[in-house]
Order: sequence, then structure tokens, then C-alpha cells
Amino acid sequence: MRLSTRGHYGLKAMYDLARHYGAGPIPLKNVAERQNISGHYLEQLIAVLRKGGLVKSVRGSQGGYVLARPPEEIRVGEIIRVLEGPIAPVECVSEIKSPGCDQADHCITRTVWEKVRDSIAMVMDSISLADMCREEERNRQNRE
Amino acid sequence: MRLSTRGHYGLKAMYDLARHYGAGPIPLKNVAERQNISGHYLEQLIAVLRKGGLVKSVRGSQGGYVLARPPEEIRVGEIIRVLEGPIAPVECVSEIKSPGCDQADHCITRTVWEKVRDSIAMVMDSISLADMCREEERNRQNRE
DNA sequence: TAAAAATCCGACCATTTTACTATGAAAAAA
DNA sequence: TTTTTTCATAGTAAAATGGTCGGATTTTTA
Repeated sequence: MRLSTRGHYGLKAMYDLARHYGAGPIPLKNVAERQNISGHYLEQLIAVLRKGGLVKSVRGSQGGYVLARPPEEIRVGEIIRVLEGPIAPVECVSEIKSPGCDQADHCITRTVWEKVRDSIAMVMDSISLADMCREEERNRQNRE
Repeated sequence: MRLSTRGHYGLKAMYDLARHYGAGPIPLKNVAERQNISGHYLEQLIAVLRKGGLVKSVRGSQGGYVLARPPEEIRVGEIIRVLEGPIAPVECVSEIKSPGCDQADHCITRTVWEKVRDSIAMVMDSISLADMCREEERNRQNRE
């Protein structure tokens, strides 16, 4: 029941972009350093996020990446789906078309996985990047 | 965000044993056939379940496997934990001792994964094998 | 115009995990 | 003593994971 580093690092990167939202394009190198992720590897992940419409890129010197929408409008669930595919504890309950196993109708374990899937989606879709920034802000104030 | 077949098949097998609970030891071959799982592979999984204290074995002819406790007292979460390890969308929020990453304290993505983890655990721990049998029974009656 | 700072792209690679298969020993009942 | 079962260990092909490497392209800026 593990996420790969794609989703893990990807959310970190998106959160980093959210924290700097409004400050123009952020070079990936900076994100990688702050979040302690291999730069080259992160390039691959951000390419997926770009193709998925979650970030926009600005090429050339002074370029970098910007969230495609304000942090308020990007939820964790979207990021994870773009990087890891549809949420599905087992294939036969994938959010996207499951080829469907033969016994789909009378398979009780299936209903268990549907419940798990829905609860994961519920949590991830209820948290936006802005929520994360606000929580960080609260934590920071509590530490003072 | 996928379970491996270990958890998937393991739950199927445990559910099969639950359905036949009270009828003496069930040979694994029967379970494998009914659930459409490779027998040899299932042997490996059931060995883990036995070491995890979830099933008891009876060797020799007329032998097989029996749930270690009544279906009412075995929850999906236990089965999954035995077969797949502690529930943890990412390592640093594992139910069992996380070695802890350096930035653990001020990592906001961490709190996201904690919420995901808890919601998965909540669902899995709220469903017992007996619940699954009852649901199957209801479905069967509705089909008639 | 040239250099620097970025994104972009595709190939490669070592390791681990996955999902098995195969073989055979040991135990218990018939 | 034959059959039926669990038990244990080893092997294995394919896929996924988590990267690295090298360089082309685009844009700004000196």
C-alpha cells in the first residue's frame, strides 16, 4: 500500500511551487534543492505534471515553472492521479475503466477495495495546495 | 497506490475460509480453485498468514487450514498488515516506527500522508470477515 | 553576438519487487 | 503403505523503481 516516490516527490514539488506562487517562474533546481530531491529525476516528474496540465513552464534564462492554476484550485488528488494513475487499491476497482474480471459481479472483496479507494480519494480530494500552505503557516506560528 | 496480489489474494483466501468456517480444515487446493489463484503461490501466502497467527493448519490427509479466530474477530486490516506490512502511503508515516526523515517536524506533505493512512486503516479495520460474509449473503438474496 | 540559465528529451542502467514455478521432504489419515 | 495434505527452499522471468547521463533547444542578459 505504498505510493512511489513519483507521487511523494511530486507533491513536495507542487507544494514548493505553491509556496512561491505569485513570484514568477521558479527554476526547478531551486525546488529540487529545497525539497532535497535529485534534480534530474525531478525533471522527469515535472514533465508529467506539465503534460497533465498542472504546471506551466517558461523556458530560457530566468525561466522555471509556475502552477497552472492558483493553489486554491489544485487538490492533492489531482497531483497523485497525474503522477501515479487512477486511484485503485486493486486493478478491478480502478477509478478509470477496469477491464473487469470475470467474477466482478459476485466478488465481495471487490466492495472492500471500493470502500478503500473512495476513502483515499475523499481525503486527497479534500486537501488543496492552499490548505497545505495555510497549515504550514499555522505550524510556523505555533513554533514561535 | 496499489496493493500487491499478496493482499488481494490473501483476503480472498481468508474470506473463503470464513465462508467455510465450522466445516473443519479446508485444503488449500480447494481455496485456490474456488478463488482462481495459483495453488503453489497461495501456499506461500498462507504460510505468512499462519506465522502471523491468522490461520491454523492441520497436516496430513483430511487436513487443511482453519481461521485461528471466528470470522467476527478478524478484520481486513489485520490480514493486509500481515501480508503487506504496516499501512503507510509513504515510509515516513508508517504505522510502525519510521526511521524518520530529517525534516519530519516541518514537513507538511507528511500530514497529508498521515490523513490518507488513517483513513485507509479506518476502513480496513472496520470490516470483519463476518461482515463480508453477511454482505455476500444479502447480495445473494437480492439476486433471487 | 555570445554566454549563461533554464527547460526539454531520450537513452541507459542497476537494483528490487512481483508473481510465480519447481522440487521434494515431512506428517497424518485411510 | 498409499494418498493426501502441509511445509520449506530455491529459482526465475518480467516489470517497476529510482534514478543517471548527455546533449539539444530556448530565452534572457551582458
